[in-house]
Amino acid sequence: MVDAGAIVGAFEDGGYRLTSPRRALAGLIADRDSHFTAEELLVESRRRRLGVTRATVFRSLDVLADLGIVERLDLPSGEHAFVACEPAHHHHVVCSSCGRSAGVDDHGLEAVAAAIGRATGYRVDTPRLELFGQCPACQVS
Amino acid sequence: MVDAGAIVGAFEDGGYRLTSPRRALAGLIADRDSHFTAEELLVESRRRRLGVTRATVFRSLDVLADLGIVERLDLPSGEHAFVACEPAHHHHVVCSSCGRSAGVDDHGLEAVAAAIGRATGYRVDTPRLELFGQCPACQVS
DNA sequence: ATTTTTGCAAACCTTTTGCATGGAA
DNA sequence: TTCCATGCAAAAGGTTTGCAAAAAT
Repeated sequence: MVDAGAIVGAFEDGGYRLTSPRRALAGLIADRDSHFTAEELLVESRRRRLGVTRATVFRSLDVLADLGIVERLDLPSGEHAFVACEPAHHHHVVCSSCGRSAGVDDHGLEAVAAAIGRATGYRVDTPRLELFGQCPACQVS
Repeated sequence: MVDAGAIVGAFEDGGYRLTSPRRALAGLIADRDSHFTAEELLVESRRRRLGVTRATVFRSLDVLADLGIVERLDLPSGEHAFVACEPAHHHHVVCSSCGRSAGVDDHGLEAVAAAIGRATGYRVDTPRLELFGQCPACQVS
């Protein structure tokens, strides 16, 4: 979904140092084709003997979320997870069954947010849409 | 925002027994004019000597979320919170500053969700929109 | 009488923090 | 050489659980 190089590049562009744990995490995240939790990255990092510790996983995810490379998600199950973002897509549809996610284009969402702002008087800061559903593959099975 | 009676009624309609902790919680939730956390309900229940324990707060919020009377929210700060829902409003705008929330009507959201479903192939189950922004009062100050 | 709900307290799990060490720029 | 990032391990939160007692139907 998202290239490891893009993640590494984001660290650099953001003025963060390029360390080997960060490179390792970039690889782990790039390998995911759906959402993932901090714990999953930690387990996978141990399995591959990458030597990234728990604290570093959390600290790095935090940085990447700030940089807009990953987005925090709250699954219907209540779990905290992340998805790697392609910059063009600000919103996601997440499959309730398998967790695979797809970035989605605007499709009128900004307009809806604006209408809601008008109706309620709120100044809407960060329209963030999380849709949950069944992905094509899971609809079949 | 939501009447305590409505919450009590929801317990009954859902086939749950009417206990005094549940009545007490209905009152506490009805008194809130913005989102609230489990911890806040617990503290308030202690302050008023209502004798509702931690486990009961969580268990009841769980039931109420199933019943659709409250909705789980994830604030921008990362906190887990709840809002009481008016059945007509399926979505909320939450103020990032004060936490006050407003229910919002459709405003074309369902249509957008449908368009997204078409574009991605996902069967969208539970369109859930959480918008964050500044409420009118907080925009002034 | 039967079944659900509660209280209590401990267990659990995820996330965060402090501080000394190690590594990037 | 200077600062940032890491590891470690402990602490901190928030949420859940097991079980016996209490309450609702």
